[in-house]
Formats: sequence, C-alpha cells, structure tokens
Amino acid sequence: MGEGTSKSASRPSELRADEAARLASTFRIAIMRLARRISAERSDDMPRLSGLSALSTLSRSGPLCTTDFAELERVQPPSITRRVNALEERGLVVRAQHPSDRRRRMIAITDAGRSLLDEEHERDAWLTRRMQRLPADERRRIAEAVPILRRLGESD
Amino acid sequence: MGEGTSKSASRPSELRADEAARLASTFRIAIMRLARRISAERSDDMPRLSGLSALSTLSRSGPLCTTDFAELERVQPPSITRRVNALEERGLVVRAQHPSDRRRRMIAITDAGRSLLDEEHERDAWLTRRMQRLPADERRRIAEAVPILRRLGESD
DNA sequence: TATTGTTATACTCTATAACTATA
DNA sequence: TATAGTTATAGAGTATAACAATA
Repeated sequence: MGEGTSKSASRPSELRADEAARLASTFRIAIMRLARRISAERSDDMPRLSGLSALSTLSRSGPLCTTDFAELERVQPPSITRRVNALEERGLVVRAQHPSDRRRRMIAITDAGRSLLDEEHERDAWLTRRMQRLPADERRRIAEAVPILRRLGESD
Repeated sequence: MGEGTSKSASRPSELRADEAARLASTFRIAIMRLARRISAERSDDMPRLSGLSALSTLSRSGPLCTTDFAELERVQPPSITRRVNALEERGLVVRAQHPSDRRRRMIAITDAGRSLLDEEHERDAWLTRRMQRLPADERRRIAEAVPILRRLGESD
C-alpha cells in the first residue's frame, strides 16, 4: 500500500495499486458470477459451452493441431483431447493426419459443425434476450468492452 | 467483421434479433474464456474463487441463512453448504443458530475472514497487474461495464 | 533425446434427489 | 404439510503425470 497516494498519479495510463486491486476484485467477481449464470443456462441438446467455444475457435482459425488448439483455448492438451472426442462423436469436427509430421493430428470443423454454430447463435436465447433488453448505452458499453475482455482472456 | 451498423435500428433501445445474437455470442465466449483464465491463476494457499466470492458477498450483506445465501450467490443450497464447510474449517466464517427459527443457521464472516479478504484484494496479482497495464480509456470502459456485468449476472 | 497426443487419475465445482429436524 | 439444511450421488470440466508413437 506504500504507493504514492493523493494527487501523485503522474501518467494517465498508470493506476494506483490499491485502485487497480479494487477494480480487479469487483471485476473478477462480476465475471465469475456471470460465467456461472451463463453456464447454468445451457440447453440439453446442444454441445456444452466448452465445446461451443472450441468449435467457434476452430471455425475462425481453420484446422489446428492439438497443441496449438490448446494454446488458443487456454487449456492444457488433455482437455482439448476430451473436448474433441465429444465433438468428433457428434460429427462436428474431424481429425486428420498432418501431411508431414505423423505425430500430429489436425482437427477441423465439419459442415455439420458450422451449421450447428449458426443455429447456436440464434438459440443463445437467455443472453440474447438480455442484450435486447439492455438500454442502448449499456449495450454500447458491453460492445466496447468485448474486445478488451477478449484480450484480457488471451494475455499471459 | 460485420459491424452491422447502417441505419436500420428503429427504436434506440431495441436491437435486431440477429445483432443481439451476435453480440451475445461474442460476449459469452469472451466472458467464459476470461473466467477460465482467472480461475487458472489462483494461488494455492488462498481459498478458491468460489469461496472468495462467498466471503465477499457475506462481507457486504452481513449474516445470512443458507437459503438466502444461495440465492445471492446464484447457486443451489447444497453448494453453499459445501463452500461454507470449507470456509468454516479455516475459521473464515461461523455458523450460529437463528434466534427464533431453529431450522435455520446464520452464517457470518469472522475477523479472520475479513482480513483475508483485505489481503486477497492486494494479492489478486494477475488481474490487478492487467488492470494497471490497461490504457486509461480501456480501464474506464471496464469500470463502466462492471455494474452492467453484475446486473446481468443477477438477472433471471 | 525431445515432442505430440492420449490415457489414467484426481480435484473442484455444480446440480438433483433423498433425508432429518423443525415449523 | 411445508420449509431449512444436509448428505448422497452423479456429471462436467480441468489439471498433472505417465505413456506410446514419432521426430
């Protein structure tokens, strides 16, 4: 707490440690609780959230090997294996051999995976409704925050 | 990517369904991934995130019975029992009988719980550092988004 | 010897259902 | 009978460690 207090903030892009900690704390709790809330809302006939996240990543990035996929999804490789197994069973992704390196398996989204992803966007009922109900200025704030949230999720 | 702007929005606080769905989808994925990222960052000698969330709620709201606590934390009562058991073992909360209704047990934070919460705010190193590194305008956007995130997490 | 992917195992967190005690 | 809290059980998700195949 021994940081210079009061009016000492010289640079505009630096924040006092205690203010940063307070913001981090309220932010963290809000994020975690909202994540729980979203998780609880899933319907039964769709892949789980973790699967949808994987599918969405795969759709944007194109075919990936397990290791790269794990890095993009910010989980460990065994978790990717698990998710891909589940998605593969449903025909939403396929695994293929890497052309030159036979240790690797390339994972790619299928047409079925793509169309499910489209459907899913429409079916994300709970959160979509919340977005529609939000006053315009709040919705704008959320939209502005999304890229920041995304970068925070990606940062080391 | 399609900003989908143009001039089609008729009422300012209503959003077309497909735009809402798109926002919901990117927002959801960003939230879930960031939540995973935050989860992974926890240190070992502190209570888990779910425990910290409970402790923080208890600190703000004062003593709660299990049912009310579960409602505030947006989980089912058995989950509260679990969390409180863990926190009680560490002396961070205490349970006491309700004065009139002997079925109820009031759960309250202890001094140890409070000081741990203070410590924790300072120790939330990873996210705090990210907040400090954020440019001022992005930090402002996050701060503005927090109350909205919180309300979204609370809404039915 | 190093790397890729998988399996084995364990842990956290959650929920539903069944049970006990009290109202 | 209804409600509060707990216990029992199961399920989703994650991680680390150990392993086989390949480089």
